[in-house]
Amino acid sequence: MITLKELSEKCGVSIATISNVINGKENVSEKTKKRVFDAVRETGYQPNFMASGLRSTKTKRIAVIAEEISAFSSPAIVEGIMSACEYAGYKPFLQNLRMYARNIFDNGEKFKEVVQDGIRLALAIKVDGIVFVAAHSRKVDVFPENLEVPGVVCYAHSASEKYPSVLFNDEKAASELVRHILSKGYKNIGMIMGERNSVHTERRIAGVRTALKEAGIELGDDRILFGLWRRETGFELAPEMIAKGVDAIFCGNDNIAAGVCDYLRDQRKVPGKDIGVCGFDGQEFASYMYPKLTTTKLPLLQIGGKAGELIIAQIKGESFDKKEYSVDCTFVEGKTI
Amino acid sequence: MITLKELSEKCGVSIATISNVINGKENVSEKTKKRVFDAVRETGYQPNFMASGLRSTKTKRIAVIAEEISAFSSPAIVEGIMSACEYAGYKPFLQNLRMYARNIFDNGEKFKEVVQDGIRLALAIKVDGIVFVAAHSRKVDVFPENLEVPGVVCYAHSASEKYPSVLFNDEKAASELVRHILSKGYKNIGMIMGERNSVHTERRIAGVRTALKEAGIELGDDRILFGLWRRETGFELAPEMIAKGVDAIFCGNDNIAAGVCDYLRDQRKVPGKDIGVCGFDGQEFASYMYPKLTTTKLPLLQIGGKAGELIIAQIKGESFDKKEYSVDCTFVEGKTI
DNA sequence: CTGAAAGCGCTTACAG
DNA sequence: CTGAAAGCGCTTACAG
Repeated sequence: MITLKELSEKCGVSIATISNVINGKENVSEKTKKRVFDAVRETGYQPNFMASGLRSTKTKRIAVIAEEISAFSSPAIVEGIMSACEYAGYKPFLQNLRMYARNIFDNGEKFKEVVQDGIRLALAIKVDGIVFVAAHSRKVDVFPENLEVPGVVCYAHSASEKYPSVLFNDEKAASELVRHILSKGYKNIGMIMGERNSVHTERRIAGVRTALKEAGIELGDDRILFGLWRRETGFELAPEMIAKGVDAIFCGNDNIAAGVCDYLRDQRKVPGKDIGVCGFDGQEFASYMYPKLTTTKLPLLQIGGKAGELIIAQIKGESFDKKEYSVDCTFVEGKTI
Repeated sequence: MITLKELSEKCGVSIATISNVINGKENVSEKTKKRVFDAVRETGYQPNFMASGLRSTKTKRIAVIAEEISAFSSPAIVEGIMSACEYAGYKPFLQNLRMYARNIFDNGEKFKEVVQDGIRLALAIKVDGIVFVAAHSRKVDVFPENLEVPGVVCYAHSASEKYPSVLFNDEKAASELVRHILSKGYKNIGMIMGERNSVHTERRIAGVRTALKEAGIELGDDRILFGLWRRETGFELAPEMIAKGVDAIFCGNDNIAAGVCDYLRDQRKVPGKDIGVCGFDGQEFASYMYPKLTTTKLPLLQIGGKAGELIIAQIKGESFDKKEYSVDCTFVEGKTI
């Protein structure tokens, strides 16, 4: 790689002036400018990033740290962030913490260590800001209080006041789904959810109850079953729920809904005819199910986009006005309810 | 951030020696080592990456440049690469070229420019090697002949002899599928493929023909229909194919197969009963279809893993023995054929 | 408008 | 075994 010094010899302009030209400083004659640009073009000169990074501060680079890029929600969020960054002239770099593969979600110590390493590395390549993308919602404490650049948390609640979070509105989406269910004439609703002590579980149940209450219906605790956020949970808990005499099952996510449909099929029953089923998340596969699953689509692109805007605004010195930003989901009408 | 100099003052050891200790050089007394490590721990000293990068060459960092992280194949390939890198003690950084969002797949000039930018940036943050992850197979010319670090191409054919490619074996997988189809008693096979001038199309047809020939069956050109790699293509071309009197449809990918199933359902026919259908790719949604789709699963993790091994071997000075590495797909038995 | 010089925080021979 | 010194390729006051 050719250096400033060589370029200087080539075009007979001092390295200081060349540096000024390249960095768009004022007070350089058109003539020298031209000489420099010609030489740059001719030689294909590229500034050494390490050297300039050692001296200057802002790099127009943003780090995106994803807990797990294989999580269904992550690619779209990342895409949203990157799109916003690029629009603003920032270059995003992605790190994948690979929490699933390393199996460290539930390990507090290791988790902290891995996250810290990621942040350290991001700081090492000199970024102007860091966006953290969680793989599932919960309260996360990822950024140290004295982080030297702005930080934003996506898809989880930031533990610290210093770093805002961007999430979606579980409660509202759940209410909307229930209103649709009721409008179809279903009256006797049960829920099959993922883990009990999850923010999502809690909020979605609250949303369901709100909408039911509007219609004068009370949802008893016995009408809510808990398992994992998986297809198998739907399959395994469906018989128990059906035995309660429900006519529609609100599932905690699309995977659980698919499991419920699996069970219904095994029983020679058709989802949406014999019993109503809805999911949550709006994953790609939901539209490939037969019948097509009724669900609600997470605003992943928008979450990423908002996070990108937030980080850039902060880099530019603006402050954020809310601690948590919440984006709405979109109802997806299928044939299962 | 605390610097070497401050650390030096703190523990009374010269910066040169501290540097040696931190970088694990021999010939340092245990006593000084301890003093240095204690001071490092106490102060939380972190070497300035820019400064060290400016001086040394190897960084144990690898760039992964993905054409499009939203492509269904990319996350798993990237995961495979990262896993291999981490195993070997290398830290991967991911760039997303966002070809879809920017709509530059078919734009030769812009494509080249964007790829070049990506490589430049990777070189700028000083990586020891670059892995390129294509979003779909074709011949790609991404690395310049004089790239200063090793390069590997995933999921596409590298145009240059200098950079090996890692792909999967379309032909073999297609033959395997056809042997399964024949074993189920189907005799009259038709194909609905994606774009005609695609490497995948060509190879899969070749694989189908090979297996059919083994059974003494000739596949006429009129039994192959072309469209796009999309669900709509399956839906739109299914009637034409069925009119030819086939009893099984080999689809170019899972999306097309889903479209064919959509059509059959509309006609009150059941895939796997009234007519056989198989896909290709083994996407997640295939297992959510009803009936479950028979297909073949792309070895994405393995492709990434192999690419990771290849890049690391080259960094360590070893050379590769093949220009193209091909990994086998895995047959996925469903209920549609 | 232009350039000589200091300095960013490290690593790397090299002298002792 | 330890440290003084040069130098990596830039940027940034500052003098002219």
